[in-house]
Amino acid sequence: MDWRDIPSLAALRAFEAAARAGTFSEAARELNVTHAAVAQHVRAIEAQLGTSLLVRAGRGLALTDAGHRLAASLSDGFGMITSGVRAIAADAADRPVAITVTPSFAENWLMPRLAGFWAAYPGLGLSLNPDMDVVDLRRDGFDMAIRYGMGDWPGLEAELLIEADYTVVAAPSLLLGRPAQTLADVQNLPWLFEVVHREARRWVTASGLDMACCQANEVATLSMLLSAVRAGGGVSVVSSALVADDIASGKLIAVMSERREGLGYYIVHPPGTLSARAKTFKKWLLGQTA
Amino acid sequence: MDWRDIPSLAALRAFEAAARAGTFSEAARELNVTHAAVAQHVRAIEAQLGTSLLVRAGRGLALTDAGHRLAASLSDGFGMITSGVRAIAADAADRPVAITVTPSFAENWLMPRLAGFWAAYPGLGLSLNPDMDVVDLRRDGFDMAIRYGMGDWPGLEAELLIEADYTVVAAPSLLLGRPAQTLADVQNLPWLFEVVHREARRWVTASGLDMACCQANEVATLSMLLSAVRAGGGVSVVSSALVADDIASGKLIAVMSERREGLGYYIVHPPGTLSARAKTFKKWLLGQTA
DNA sequence: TTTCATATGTTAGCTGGACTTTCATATGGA
DNA sequence: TCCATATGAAAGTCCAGCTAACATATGAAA
Repeated sequence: MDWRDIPSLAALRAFEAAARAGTFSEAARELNVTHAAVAQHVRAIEAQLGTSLLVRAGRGLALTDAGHRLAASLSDGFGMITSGVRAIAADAADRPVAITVTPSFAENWLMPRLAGFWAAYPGLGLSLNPDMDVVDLRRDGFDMAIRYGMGDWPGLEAELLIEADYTVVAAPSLLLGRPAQTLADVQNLPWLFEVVHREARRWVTASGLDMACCQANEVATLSMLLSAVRAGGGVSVVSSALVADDIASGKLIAVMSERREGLGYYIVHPPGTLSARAKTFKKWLLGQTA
Repeated sequence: MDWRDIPSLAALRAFEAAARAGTFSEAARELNVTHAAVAQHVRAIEAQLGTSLLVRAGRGLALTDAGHRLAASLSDGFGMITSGVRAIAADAADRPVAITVTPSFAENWLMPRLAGFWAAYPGLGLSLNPDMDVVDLRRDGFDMAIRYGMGDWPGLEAELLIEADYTVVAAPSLLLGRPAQTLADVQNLPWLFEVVHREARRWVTASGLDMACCQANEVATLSMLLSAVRAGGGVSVVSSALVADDIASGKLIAVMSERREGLGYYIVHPPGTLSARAKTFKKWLLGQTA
C-alpha cells in the first residue's frame, strides 16, 4: 500500500471530523485539539490534493462537492477501522484471564486460596496453566504469569507477590523426636533435592551441610519433592511460602531459614494496560499477601 | 467519533503493513521506516488492546486469530481511505485549470496569446473566468488568478508575470498630427478615467496634469476605456503591458511613462502543490514574458 | 447601529510521539 | 559452521503536530 501520495492520517481524521461537525471549532473539541490544528490539517490536504474541500459559510463551513465525496469515503474507512479495533478489544476483555504458573506454586499456594477468589468474583473466569517452563507470554496468549526468580525478565513488568527464602524443612515422622534447630541436627538424615534447583543445593552446602556423609536423592518436580518431604522421605530446602500452612500446623518443622534479597514469586505481564479483569485478579493476588 | 480508546493511526498502519508483509523488516521497507519503528507500534497496539496480534514464527511473524481479524478490518478501512483520496486527487488533476483574471487583462494580453498555448498543449483544458473582483480562490474553486497589484495577498503565493506602470496614451486620430511627448502637449485634450482606478488619476495629477482645464470623462470598465481610447475618444493612463501591441504598431502613442516598484500583474495561487496541468500553464505564462 | 459571543485565519514557537541508532539474539539456508 | 536476515530492546534524536496568541469575520441580540 503506497502512502507517499496520501495526506497524513491525522490530517484526514481532522478533515473528517470537521466535515461531520460543520465547524473547525466543534471538530477540535471532538478531537481534543485547538481549532487551529484542525484548520491547518484541512488546508494542508487541500494544498496537496489541489482542490477545495471546506469553505467558509457564515460562521461555519460548507463542504464542496469534492469535500462531500472525500468525507464519505473517510467516514466509511475510519468507521471500519474503529469498529475492527473495538471488536478485538471487546473480545480480549471478555475472555478468561490467562495465567501461567509453576505447578508447585499452583498446588501449594494458589489453589488453596482460589476458593476465596471464586466466592468474591463469581463471574470472572480464569484460565490457569501450570507449566514449569518460562513461556513467551505474548506468543502463547497469556495475560500474566506467576514466576519464581529475581524479577528481572526483559521486556516485562514484574511485581513482587511473595518474597522467597531458603528454608530447611523436615517432617516430624523423619525426626522421631530428635531436636532439629541446626543443620548439624539433620546432617545425617536422608536429603531430597529437586533436579533443576541447583541453587538450593549450592546454598545448603555453603551453609555447612556436608554432602559426602549423607544420602541425597533427586526428584523431578517440586510437587513430588514436597509430597515426599511431607511423608518423611527426607530433609529438603524449599521456599517457606509454599509450606507456610504445613509449618504453622506442625506438619513440617522449619530447621533454619535465610532470606534472599530480590528473590521471590512475581506477578509478571507485558507492559501496558491489563484488561479490567486481569487487573482485578492481580489486585486480589496482591491482597492475599498484604 | 471517539478516538480515545483507539491506538494511534500510525501504529495501526504499521500493523496492517506487517500483517500483510509477514515481517517487520518488509513492512518497514514499504513504509520507509526502520523495523524497530514497526515493531514498537505493533507491541504498543497489543499492550493497549490486551491481546497478541503478531508472534514470532521462524524468521518472520505469524498472525494470531485476533491479528487476522484486525488486519482484515484495517486493510478494508485503509483501502477505503486511500481510494477516496486518490479519486479526489485524480478529479482535481483532470479538470480544466480554473483561472480567474481581470477582463481587461484577458482581452488585451491573454486572449491574443492563448492560441499559442492551445497549439502547444491541445489536450490541456483551461477555464478562464473574467472577473473584476478579487475572489476567494479556495471558496470559489480556482487553481490560480492573474491579479493586478503589489503581490502581497495574505495566505497566497504570488509570482510576478508583468511589471506594471502608468503610461499616458492617446490615439493618433485624437492628436491630429500634434506633438505628444509631454503632459503639456495633451493637457487640453479630453481625458478618460476608469471609475475605480483612482490611483491613476492621482498619479497623473501629481505628474502635472491640471484637471480643472480639461474635459474628463469616467467609464465603468478598463475594457470600455481601452476601446474608447483606441477610437480617439480621449487620453488616458493605462499599463503599457495591456497596450504593448497598440504602441508597437502605432495605433496608440505613448506620451509618458513611469514604473512603479512592485506593481504588476501577478500569478497568484494558494500555497502547496499545483496540479501538473496548472504548473504547465503557469510555466507557459511566465515564458511569455521572459 | 453597537455589542458580544463564536467562528476562521494566520504565524511563531514548543514538545513528545514517532522514529533512528545501536547492539543483542534468533532463525534457517548454504 | 558460517552468514544473511530476521526480531527484540533500549537510549537518544527530531520534526509533525500541536498550542498560543492575535487578527478578522459573522450573525444574533440589545
